[in-house]
Amino acid sequence: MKRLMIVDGLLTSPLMAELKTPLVEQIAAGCHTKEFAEGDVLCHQSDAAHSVWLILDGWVKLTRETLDGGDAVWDVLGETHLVGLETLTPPFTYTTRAVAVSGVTALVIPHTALRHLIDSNGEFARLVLKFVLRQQQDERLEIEHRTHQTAPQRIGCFLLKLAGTPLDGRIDLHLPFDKGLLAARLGMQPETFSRALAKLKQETGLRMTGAHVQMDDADALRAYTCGACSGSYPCHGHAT
Amino acid sequence: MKRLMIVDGLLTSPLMAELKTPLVEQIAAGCHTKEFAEGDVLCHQSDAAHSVWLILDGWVKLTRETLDGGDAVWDVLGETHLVGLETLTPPFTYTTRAVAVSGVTALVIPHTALRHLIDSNGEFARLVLKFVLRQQQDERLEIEHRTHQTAPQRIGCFLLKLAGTPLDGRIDLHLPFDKGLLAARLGMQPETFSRALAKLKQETGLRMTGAHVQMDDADALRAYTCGACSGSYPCHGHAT
DNA sequence: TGGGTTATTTGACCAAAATCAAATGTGTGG
DNA sequence: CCACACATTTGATTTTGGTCAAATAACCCA
Repeated sequence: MKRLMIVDGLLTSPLMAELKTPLVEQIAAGCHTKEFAEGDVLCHQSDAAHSVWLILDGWVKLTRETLDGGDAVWDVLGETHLVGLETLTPPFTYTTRAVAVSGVTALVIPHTALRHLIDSNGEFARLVLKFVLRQQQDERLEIEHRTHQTAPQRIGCFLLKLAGTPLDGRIDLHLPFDKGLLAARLGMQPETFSRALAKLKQETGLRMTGAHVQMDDADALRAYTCGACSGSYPCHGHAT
Repeated sequence: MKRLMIVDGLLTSPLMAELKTPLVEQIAAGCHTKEFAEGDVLCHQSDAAHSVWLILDGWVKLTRETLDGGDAVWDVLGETHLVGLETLTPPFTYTTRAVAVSGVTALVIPHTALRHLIDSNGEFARLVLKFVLRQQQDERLEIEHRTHQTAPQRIGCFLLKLAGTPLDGRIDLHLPFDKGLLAARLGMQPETFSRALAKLKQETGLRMTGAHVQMDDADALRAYTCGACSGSYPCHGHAT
């Protein structure tokens, strides 16, 4: 039964969901779940990789230390996301430090298992490639956003991604981690975040009390947010 | 002989250089070189892929159209770089428009050839994966740079990358394309670029007349530029 | 060579975001 | 319930980069 739960866990990852069942079971055989408390460190920047994690619950921040002792936040990942995929290529070390920012349940996937699988199974390598290429597109779009979007727009963009694609135009959600971290994730100061949020409310009719976000017309948010995006997409794939 | 030249061309790509000789020859069999004049379009954003290009000479800009009719420049690639790798994954369309910004010689690699190779040859898929994972790290660092580096620092960072790792501390090079495009590539306005450059000169002793850049002490530039970077790297791999 | 078209620079000004400082909330452990 | 630590907001100010406009420099084509 435990084995079955692990298989189910694995399948929450879009990458793993593409694998054939026997392969998933093979990977599951080497995995175990692990709980992390807020503040626990999953891995340190530059360390040799021993695991890759699939987040089943909670949030993990990826940071790199800056010269002045601060942290640059590269990402904050939630459930269904993988931590440490970059270690599948030389030098097989973690690029960032990963720290739980809430209680976290994660599936620990042995690094060696993935390495071996990639080396021995072309189909797996192919699927990882497909997965990484897709991620790469999102990241390139994010580079563009960092320079072409204003702070309020970046916040709106984040909220749209978080909300997924609501069937009706309504959004009702809770911020999954604190505003300071979100500000860092979006590349701005907390003060700027606060003010940008005020502007976003005023411009789009979004409401927020504490961590509770409500919006009657998601399209208004999309229109405001994607106004600066480069064509084609509704940003990231925020469908209309 | 022509075949031989094409093989040599292919081998200039770090990705292709990792392949076994027969594989390179197999790819070469489907390739041909093509010349583009400045302004020629290699591919259009959203078009179904037919080719991937390896730049043998000249420079190609990758852009996406913005709503206001402008262009967001995603990258400007020179020799040894591949254009269109993103098309190896669904939806198999170009993410950007690619336009020659100088005379360009490129090796045209049929898209189908690469697709088939990935599907049929696990080792090739593995090497592409390795290649893309490495690129991904650079791009994540670039996201950080867009928010943590100032305009003069971004220019310095670009120059360091362009200079490679000079054995002595000297840099002497020519900008390979115009300043307006470089400004766009670095995510700033041409006016800002011009002023930022003036500041960079003043701060680091760099000299520039027209497109000619000279610097006696590359370390001074590194110190100034990477001052804001997140630890570990000398930025990108600007070795000391 | 001379006009016409682009680059690039410079100046004046504006807007966005960072910084510094202080006030207001919020939550937790006595 | 209070005191302390920390998160968030607000205000005042500075810095950085963007915008508009104009001058200057380069470049190209008769």
